[in-house]
Amino acid sequence: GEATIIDAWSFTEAGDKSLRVELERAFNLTSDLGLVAEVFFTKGMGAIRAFKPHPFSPIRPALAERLNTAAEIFEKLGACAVEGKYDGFRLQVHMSAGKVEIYSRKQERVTHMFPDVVAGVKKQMRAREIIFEGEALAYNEDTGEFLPFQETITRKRKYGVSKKAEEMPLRMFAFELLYLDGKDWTNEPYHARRKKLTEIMGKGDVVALAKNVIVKTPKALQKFFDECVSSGLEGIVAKDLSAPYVAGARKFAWIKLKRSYSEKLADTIDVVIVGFYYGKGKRTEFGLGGLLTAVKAGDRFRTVAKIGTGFSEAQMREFHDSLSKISSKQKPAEVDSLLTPDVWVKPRVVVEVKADEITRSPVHKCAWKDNEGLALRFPRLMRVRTDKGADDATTEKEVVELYELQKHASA
DNA sequence: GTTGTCTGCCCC
DNA sequence: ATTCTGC
DNA sequence: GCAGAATGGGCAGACAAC
Repeated sequence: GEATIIDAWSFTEAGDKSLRVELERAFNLTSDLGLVAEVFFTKGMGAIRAFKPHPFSPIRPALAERLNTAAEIFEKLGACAVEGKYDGFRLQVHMSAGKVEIYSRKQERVTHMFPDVVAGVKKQMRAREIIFEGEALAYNEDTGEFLPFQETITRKRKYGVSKKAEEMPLRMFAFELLYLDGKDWTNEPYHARRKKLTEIMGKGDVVALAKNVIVKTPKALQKFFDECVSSGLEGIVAKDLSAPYVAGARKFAWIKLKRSYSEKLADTIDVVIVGFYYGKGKRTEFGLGGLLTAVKAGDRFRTVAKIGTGFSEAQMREFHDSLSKISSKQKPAEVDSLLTPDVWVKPRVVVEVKADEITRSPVHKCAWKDNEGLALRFPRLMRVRTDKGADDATTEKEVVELYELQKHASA
């Protein structure tokens, strides 16, 4: 990928990879290999070192590492900043000379999808030139409640955007300042970036600052996390107060903690395997790439998720061997499924699965009604329940109850 | 015109 | 998105 | 630790089939 190309450029001048870090930084600040090449080969390393972001070249976003508990995060960062984690689109907003462009996490230009955000930015941000980031999501104006990601994502569209924006306005929660009026803020420490961002935020209905606090004890971190979760957020992102904004990298300067990482708050259910897929690439050699799983409804088994992650290579081999022995030429009569796995399996083997939440599904048959069922979001394998048989699996009714519980949890 | 199936430098 | 693995 | 490669649900859109 880009790394190889950048290494090659480094060799042309230095004879080794020594220039890689600085060249990479320039690339991460503009996402533009051509521009970096032009500057490097015409002006040299001096100009590369002086490189800074500029409006309308998207910066490759910084990403967060993850840990499982507030205590672990505090051990790593000590006193730190903590922000609420909102479940929507990550947007990078650029404004200059009265013009606004918006870029996605993958540096796609998505301005046309967010006319309401564009208007809000123009109205609210007290800056001539700015690059900042935040999370945009749908909210209910009357109750002030956040809408599920499934609602927010309907904004990702080409047609009927303004109608959608009227029906379902977005709110953007800003959390990072990267550039302001000619100055590169990515090298400034977090606390300075946040302070400046706070200063230039004007009043309005569209852009707001992301919930944020500075904690000095693990206990305070835990408390803020609990508050965020009970107010309907996904979790938190903790940030090193003195770290710069590291474009294009997943670093421990940012650490996320989600509701689902905790054993207590995660949705963990026991599902029955009803089929498997052969898999692609490296997984071909194990003979298994994923599982089709179901919950129990009386004497029927209704699909609720495919599982494609969480197993080791050895486990994939074991599944392939053991499941092949109970395979079925056709879909077993007691299984309800719209999906067809490569191999059907008699519903015998129970596995424990973790998920972030339960969503409405167009393809899974669990609790199917009016052309819609229920599915697991981000399903992953935890372990095989050798102690359980198909009769002991989680029931469809229990999944419905979890779904109802989760709907009211964020109220 | 309607319905079904598949895809996406896709969003998470 | 999550997770595992080779480096 | 990091980067890469497997995989998940599900949306709007594109296109084929009817």
